[in-house]
Amino acid sequence: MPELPEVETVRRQLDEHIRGLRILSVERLRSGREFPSGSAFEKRVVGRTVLRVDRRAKLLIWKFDDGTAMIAHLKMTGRFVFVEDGYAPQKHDRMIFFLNGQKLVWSDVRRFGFVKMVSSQELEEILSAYGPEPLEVSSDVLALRLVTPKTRAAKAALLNQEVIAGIGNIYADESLHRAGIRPTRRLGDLTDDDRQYLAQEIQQVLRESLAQQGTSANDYVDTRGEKVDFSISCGCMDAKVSHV
DNA sequence: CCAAGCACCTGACGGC
DNA sequence: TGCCGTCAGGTGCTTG
Repeated sequence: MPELPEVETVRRQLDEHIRGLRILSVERLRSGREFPSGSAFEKRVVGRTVLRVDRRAKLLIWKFDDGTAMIAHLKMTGRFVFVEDGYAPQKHDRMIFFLNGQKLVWSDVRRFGFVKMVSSQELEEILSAYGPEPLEVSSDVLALRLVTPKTRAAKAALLNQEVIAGIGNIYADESLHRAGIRPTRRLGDLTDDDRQYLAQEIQQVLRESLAQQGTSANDYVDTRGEKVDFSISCGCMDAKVSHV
C-alpha cells in the first residue's frame, strides 16, 4: 500500500510526464463524498499549467502557475494512470485529466482517496501539520521525535504523520522489527539507543524501498488484469497500460 | 492531553 | 452456488 516510497515514486513519474503541461479539461466520471459534484473544482483546475509535482508525507502536490495547487491523497487504492487516446474508462475511474500531450486517469477502487484544489495559504496550513520528512533530516532529529508522549506505543507514534511524515503500516512494522522493538513498547520505555537505532532503520528501510520504486511494484497487475510495463511506470500507483 | 475505536469503502476470500 | 462474515488499511472523527 502506498507509503512514502510508493508516493515518492508516483511523484517522480508524474513530475517527469506532466511538468510544464497545461490542463485543457477534465472529465468527471463519478461523483461521491470524496469528490463533490458541481463545477467549482473544474473551474479552478482547468487552464492551469503544472509547474512541478511535489510530495509531502503521502500527499501529492501539483503546483500551478497561479500559486494554487491540487493535492491528491492515494489512501489505499488511489492511482494515477497514463492512458492512450481511445482509452475506455473502467469501473473505478473517477476523473480524466486532459493535458496538452498527456491523458491521465484518476482511479480509486475504494474511494478513500481524494483530489482537491487549495490556495497557497491553505496548502501551507495543511503541510505545516506534518512532522519532518524522514529522509530529509538526520536520524538524530527523528530519534528526538520518539520521546513523548511517554505512554504512546512505538508503532502508533510511527503511524502518526505529525510525528514523522510518510510512514504507514508496512514500514512501521518493518523498521520496528529490524530494530528489535515490539510495536506495543511505550516511547517512555525506549532507551536512547533504541530510539537512535529505530530512527536509522526507518531511514534505511525507506531508502531501500525507494531504490526499488516501492515494495509492491513487481507483481502489480492493473484493474483490467493486464500486466503493467514498469520500465515506464512508477510503483503500484501510476502505470502506462501496455495493452489497452 | 491522550488512547482507543469506529467510520469511510469495496473486493477478496474462507466457511458452510 | 451463493450468501455471510471478516479483513484490509490511512486518516479523521468521536468517545472514554
